[in-house]
Amino acid sequence: MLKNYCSTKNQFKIITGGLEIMEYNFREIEKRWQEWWKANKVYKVSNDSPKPKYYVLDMFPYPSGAGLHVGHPLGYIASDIYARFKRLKGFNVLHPMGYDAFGLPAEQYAIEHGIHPAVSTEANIKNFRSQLDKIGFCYDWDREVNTSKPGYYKWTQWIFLQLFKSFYNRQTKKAEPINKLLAAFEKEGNASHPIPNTQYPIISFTAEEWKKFTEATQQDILMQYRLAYCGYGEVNWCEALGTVLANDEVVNGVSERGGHPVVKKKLRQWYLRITEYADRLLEGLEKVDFSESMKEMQTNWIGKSSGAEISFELRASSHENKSSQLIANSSRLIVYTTRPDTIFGVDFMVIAPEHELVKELITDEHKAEVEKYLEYVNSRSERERMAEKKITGVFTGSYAKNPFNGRAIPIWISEYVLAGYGTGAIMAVPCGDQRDFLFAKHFNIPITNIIGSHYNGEEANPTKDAILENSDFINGMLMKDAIEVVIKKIEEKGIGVRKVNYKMRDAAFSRQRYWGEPFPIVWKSGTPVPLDEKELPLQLPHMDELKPGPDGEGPLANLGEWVSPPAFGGSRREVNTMPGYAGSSWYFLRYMDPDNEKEFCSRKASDYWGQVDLYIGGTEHAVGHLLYSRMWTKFLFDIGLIGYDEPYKRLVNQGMIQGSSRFVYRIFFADTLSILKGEFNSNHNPLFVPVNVYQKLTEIGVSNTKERIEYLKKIAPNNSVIQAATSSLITAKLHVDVNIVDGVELNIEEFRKWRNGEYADAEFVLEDGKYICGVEIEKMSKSKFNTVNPDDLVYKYGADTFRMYEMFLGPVEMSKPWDTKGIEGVHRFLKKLWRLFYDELKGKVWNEEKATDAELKVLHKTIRKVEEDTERFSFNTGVSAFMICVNELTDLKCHKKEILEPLLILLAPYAPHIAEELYAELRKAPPKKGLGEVSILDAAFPKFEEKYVKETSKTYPVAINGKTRTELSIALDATQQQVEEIVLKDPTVIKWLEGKQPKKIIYVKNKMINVVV
RNA sequence: AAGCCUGUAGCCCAACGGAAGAGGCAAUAGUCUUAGAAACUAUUUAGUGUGAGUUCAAAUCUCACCGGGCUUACCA
Repeated sequence: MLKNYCSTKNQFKIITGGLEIMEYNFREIEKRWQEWWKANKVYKVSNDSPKPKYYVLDMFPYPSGAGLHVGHPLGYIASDIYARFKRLKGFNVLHPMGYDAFGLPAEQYAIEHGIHPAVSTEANIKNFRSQLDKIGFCYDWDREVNTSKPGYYKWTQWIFLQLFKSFYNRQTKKAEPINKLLAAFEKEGNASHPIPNTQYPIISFTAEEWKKFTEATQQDILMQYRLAYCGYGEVNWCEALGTVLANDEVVNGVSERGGHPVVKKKLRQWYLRITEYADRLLEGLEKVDFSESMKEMQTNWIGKSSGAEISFELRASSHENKSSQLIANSSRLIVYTTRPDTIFGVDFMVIAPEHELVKELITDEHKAEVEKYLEYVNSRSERERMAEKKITGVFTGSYAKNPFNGRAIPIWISEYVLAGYGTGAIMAVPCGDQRDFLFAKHFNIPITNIIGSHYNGEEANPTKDAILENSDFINGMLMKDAIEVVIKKIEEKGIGVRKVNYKMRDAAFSRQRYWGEPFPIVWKSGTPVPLDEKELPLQLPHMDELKPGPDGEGPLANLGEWVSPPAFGGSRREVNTMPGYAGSSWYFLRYMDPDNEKEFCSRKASDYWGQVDLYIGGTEHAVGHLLYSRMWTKFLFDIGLIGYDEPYKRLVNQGMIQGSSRFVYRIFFADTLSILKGEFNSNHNPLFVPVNVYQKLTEIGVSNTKERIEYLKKIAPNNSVIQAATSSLITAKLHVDVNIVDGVELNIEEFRKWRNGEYADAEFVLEDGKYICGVEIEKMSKSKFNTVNPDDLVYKYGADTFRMYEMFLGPVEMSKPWDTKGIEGVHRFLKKLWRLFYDELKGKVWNEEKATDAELKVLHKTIRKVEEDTERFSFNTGVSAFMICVNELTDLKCHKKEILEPLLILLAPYAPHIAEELYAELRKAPPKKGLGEVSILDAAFPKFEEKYVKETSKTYPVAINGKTRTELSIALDATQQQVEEIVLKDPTVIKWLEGKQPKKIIYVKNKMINVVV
């Protein structure tokens, strides 16, 4: 006996004898088809196909313990629809899914829950997978990747080694083997390959010098060139997480994950020399189809600027003749500026507190003051510096000499100049730069005006369009033009060079953590030696306890045996692990050839699948993941392992689904102090007022306690607690679980049970017997009790309804709030569709009659609309096109297979289960009997035919001077002249013309007619 | 503070130079039901945030302002 599957009660009629279910029983249908798809491996994709290829990729998830909420699958559904659509259109579609399982959050989660990351990750993946499966995605799970599996990270380690063994040849603008560099050094020193690290003590060397260097020095120099290198640097150190973080993992001076404080610290770290790729990462943006905002974010992150580095002589006094001795002959102050044209407006210099010349520049009389200032700066965390912007600084006592007019320029120290950017020193031009201006005003430094009336003395003006004044040899020149002139002059005089600068830093590539790829590196007397590639993967050893190692090292340092086995003779393994973005930088390639044990991905596979045609994911990866994976792709291209240097041809960012939070408003009759102290002991049950009462109370104002209480007494005459109230009143706004609110009406019974009965004794002030909650749109989050679980919705309405409703909410790229209420409408649509095939009482109603013109017109209108909308990612309007179609077919009482079958194929990408079911029924081949060849997945997408929708005439709106006055039915192929004749004969038009001659008659075919008088 | 996106019936959204409404939710009425729910049928609702401009014609293009979102925030 069949049970009632549907939550909406007695729905099913059972035809006795055939045991045929006449109502839309989505739960049974979806389960059956999902099993059938799985058993028949219908989503398995071959690398060998005569069809054209298409690659649709989702950003693979980090499997968090919290599970999915309705916001997560949005992008997956969109890509799934598109992948299915492309398959119907005859493409061999690669649409895989996997897990970004390594990384800090996984480890943090594991530690907090006392479970080993391998175990918790495994469990989270399992949960994740079961949630995904319910939605009916067409992933080829045989290609699943998991970044934490040795079979996968073997190749992450392998690519790292290739990076380690390569350098960026600036002449050929691509990565090349480090051996080539070595050969060049032996032949000609580093004349053709300047050291990328300009801070390095050795700048240039000849072949002879190179040969005389010790092995260690040679290795150290090579390290300055490697694309994956180890060096000391200022890193973002997060004490709470016990690790360094990449720049994009630090937000506002705290860690992106967890919000822990981050400080700058000098540590030995691995880096990726991504800065060498800065220009190509910028240029590549022109060849890809990303949104403008995405390109802009990446461009800003790379932060390319051009200008000059100018070197200034230093003096310990402002007087040219007297004590004009150079501070130290070799020391010069080098500043970076994008505006060399303002060189005569430089009124002071500012260097960062961390600048290496600070000690040299302090004169005796300023020593005490400077030291006090440095101490103050040190006491301030990164966070404080960012949060409160105070103008602070101190004069060093020293001066720089303007190379053009010899003017002595005082050198200051201030924290507004960052050590990490440019040279850590600036030339300050207060008339042109607002920060410099404020600094000058604050410390009473006289301001030189070089831009005449463009400067008003009130604020700086950063214009480039002023005519220069007080500027020696560039007087009278337009600023824009002077930039080039000054750079040339500087280079001529040998006091500076043209310079391009980037905000982007080399990417910190090591983490003092356990849950990541171990580095295939062994340290032998201070030199890192790569493991033989045959030894890969270097497996991550098991650890029971994940405590940080000594000296800020990661947990692996605690494993003595592993770090330095006896056979190593004192050498130690690298104990850092790679960051989360290592594995995700190349995963799109592994899907193409997931089981390859000899290569990360065969050239044959990567040539066949090529670039990802469509990549879908959130904006949050704009600068992290996307830049790193673009760099890795360029690198793999450079060394000839793949045939393209951009991974993603087209990128679509799905918008965020926001939560719609619900609030209840509690009131207390007590004073704030006693509540804060915890002394308050309610002598009555928790009391709640509805949203408009709360709003009214807010309107009255917190201070008007008397009025507020009087108001309450008036609206709740029967509430004894309120009537007895005398003391002060406090209101509290509390999030309430959206799942126990129907629209805005609180389900009081559920509320009393909520949170283990915390509000079991709650009392309410009701309006018409209802408690109305407040509503606010916020980020969807567990802590706000506004998350909605897809599992519940799939259970209640089915996967097809859920998929379509997610799409129906609005454009994929837009952020929008979730509102479960509307899902009923989509569900009704599917039921209505079902009724085109089956009648509740009569059973099968579809037939094989010949379709009428009107029916064919409805079908072909829909084909055109759905095809267009799907192609341009307008899924919301696509869903609505289906609704219109079904409404119209219902009105026409059309139950014809000739119409319904193509309609099902159109619908299959959106609602695959119901489409399969009905398609199988039309084909008389129920899947229960295992007739796999009738699957709708490989049906041919219906062909739109113009002839069915073609009209011969149209009723045109006729406007006089833009205002519609009448309508005229005119043949579609009418010429301008014919139209003019018809229009001018029309009585309404004649009336409105009032005898005047029309100036012009505008006739837009198939649109409208406008008569201009 | 800047850049990008966005603002259409009570709500979510269509229309993207050519008659503002396709669709859904909600609301109201009816059919069916012992009743409720569900289902079905029908009906109602805006002149496009504000102000200017371009055009024969503007929700659509331009500019300014106001509100919402996202991103980056001392980058010399």
